[in-house]
Amino acid sequence: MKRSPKPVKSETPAKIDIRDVAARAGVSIATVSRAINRVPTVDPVLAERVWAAAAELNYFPNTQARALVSGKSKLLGLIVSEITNPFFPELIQEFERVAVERGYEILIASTNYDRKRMEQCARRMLERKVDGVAVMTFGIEDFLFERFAEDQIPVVFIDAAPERPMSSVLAVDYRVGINEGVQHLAGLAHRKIGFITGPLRLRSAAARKAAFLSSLKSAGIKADPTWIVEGEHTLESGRDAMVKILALRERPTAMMCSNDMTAIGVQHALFEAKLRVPEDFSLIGFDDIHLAEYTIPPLTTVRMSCKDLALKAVSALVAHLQLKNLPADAGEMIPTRLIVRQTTGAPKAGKKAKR
Amino acid sequence: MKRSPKPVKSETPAKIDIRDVAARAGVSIATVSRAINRVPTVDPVLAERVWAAAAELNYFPNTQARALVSGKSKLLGLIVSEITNPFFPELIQEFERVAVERGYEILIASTNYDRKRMEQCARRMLERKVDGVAVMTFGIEDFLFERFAEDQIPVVFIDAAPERPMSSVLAVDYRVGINEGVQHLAGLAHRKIGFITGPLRLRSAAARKAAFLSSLKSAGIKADPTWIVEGEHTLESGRDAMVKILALRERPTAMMCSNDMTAIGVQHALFEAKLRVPEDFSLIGFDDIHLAEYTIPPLTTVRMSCKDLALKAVSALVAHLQLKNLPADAGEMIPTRLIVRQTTGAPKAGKKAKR
DNA sequence: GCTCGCACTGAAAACGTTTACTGATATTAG
DNA sequence: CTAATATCAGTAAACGTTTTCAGTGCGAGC
Repeated sequence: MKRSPKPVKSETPAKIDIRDVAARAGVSIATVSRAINRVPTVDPVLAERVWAAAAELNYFPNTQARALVSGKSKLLGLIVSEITNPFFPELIQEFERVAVERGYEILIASTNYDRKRMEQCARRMLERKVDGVAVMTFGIEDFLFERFAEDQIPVVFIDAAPERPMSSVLAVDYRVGINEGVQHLAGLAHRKIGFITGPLRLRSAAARKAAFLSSLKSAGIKADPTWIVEGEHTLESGRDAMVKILALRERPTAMMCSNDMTAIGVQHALFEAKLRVPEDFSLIGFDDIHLAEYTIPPLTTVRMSCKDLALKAVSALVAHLQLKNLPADAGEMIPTRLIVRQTTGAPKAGKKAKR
Repeated sequence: MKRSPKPVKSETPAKIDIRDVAARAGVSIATVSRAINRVPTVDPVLAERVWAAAAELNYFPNTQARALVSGKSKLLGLIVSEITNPFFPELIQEFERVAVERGYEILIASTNYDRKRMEQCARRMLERKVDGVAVMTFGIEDFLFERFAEDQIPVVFIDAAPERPMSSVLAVDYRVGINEGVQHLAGLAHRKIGFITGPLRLRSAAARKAAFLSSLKSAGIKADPTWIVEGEHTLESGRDAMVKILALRERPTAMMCSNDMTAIGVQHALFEAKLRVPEDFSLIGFDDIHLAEYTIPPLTTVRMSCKDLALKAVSALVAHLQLKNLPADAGEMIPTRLIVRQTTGAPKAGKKAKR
């Protein structure tokens, strides 16, 4: 039953494992394991020998074997909507940075707004045995949910709490940022303000729209439903929505968008229609992706800090992992705020009078 | 020594494993394994029972255990420079799509142009035991290289062959696209053309610069070294490089850039300097990211198809995995070509005369 | 009717770690 | 000087699969 020290001197180069290191350092594999994991009880002299041996052999522990026995994969899953929307790479980058800092690696999956893909993503997380998952897209299927709960895998929803909330939820306070946007526009004397939403099955998109509507109301401005159109958070959908709006008999003088990509699409439509921004038309985005500073002209937008989001998400996950059975909700709100750049100005309509 | 059918009825919800499924289906775990993996020799009746049991229990196989014994992780690594540069998400998305199609999942890592991070990335790939790696950034450290080779892990270099080439290399033919760009500019009567490179330790960036230089020469245009500055493939570096160039006593009338993000940075600098594009200045990017169509005005750029890149990379990897000991190099070239949009036009200098 | 082969299932080894436990040695207290 | 204890190394079990191998039962051929 005893395993031979090494299966056999096969001709294939033979991957290096813990037993090779043990042999070279002249200790048992248990000691190698402890030394590698920096368990303090191991004799410094032996530890040194082990490290040296490991270095000489270019040894890397097999995380699969490690995960299998320890029950911890040291992997954090991150499910996002769409990786080609620049907001997400920014989030991912920060998420990874923080995760690595805390000793975790990340596994990325994107749903592309597709229900089927969402299932696959969740399944993948389960199969790869992530220690925790952050979700920033629409809700997870119910049955998968149960499975996450059964396996005691913490899930944090960034800005997209599902029907039946379980682990923690990172709520974003759209109200203040979007309200600032509306106020800013109102202060510039805009009365005709439109909005391009994101895909409304996204909870976050619906919430942004709601925030817009309520801000409008509190500014005493009447919402015109023909100026509110559903987009998909993409360049195309922003442009298309805007050409539709520009074709209307009565046009708005300003638009707000559910995200920056949409706004850039709108900017493009405006450019094609030979409308100048902000002289002829005002525009406000949402997210404040890095690119927003570089559009022409630079985009006025509502900032939602992805650094905050990432940091809080990882922290919540790690907290759950370390202290089992935390309260389900941190309850904190991620703030948003308006960043004024150059796509907003007073409408010409003021000069031109009503008609 | 015999493992009890189930460790003990513990109070924690107990993750579901293959033994649970076996018990419920009334078969052995071997049969479950075979049924799940659709081995044809298993009795259809039993297979059906197993599938039903698995579904009822929401069973997912543990990929770690599976990988450990089978020696195949079904993971493909992808190491890129920087995830926040939109070119890479586009590549990643396509890479993932194709990989999933072929039965693989992907593990993403980004180096952020940092040598240390590069090492970490490679280490991570080794630790997680990917079956193959695609690399699109600068060269891998030598010692890691050896390790990949030792473990017989195929590596494909996208557009960034290292000093000591090993597995396959996907070469990009910069020549034709960049040459088309220069010709286009020359045809518009530009004689003063600058270039903003990427970080030159990136082989691909160096190659693009070389292609530019040789295209210039074959167009009979003298290169002015003060108009060639090293950037970092980022918005900032593009803008900064351009303001530097605009401060020169003698300015070029057109610029080409090593990637689109740089070009967008340049566009911004031009905007701030109140120079109109293309009336006052012409501009050509590289990559043809999706966004390029949406800049204002839309960016003329050299297209390098990330779909091609992704497809070829995955194919090469999978081929290596299936047919051991393939020739080291597919030898194919990824083509590039100019996409003319609206950032290029005739220079005013022609009208204004020499001075 | 017996043997042979075929088709299929189940038992158990193996994958590369971690970790509980055992045991050896050194150290200290009495 | 002996006994108790602390310190740390090693042995072996365990993690959840896949896969080899042995075995069972059945049909067919003689």
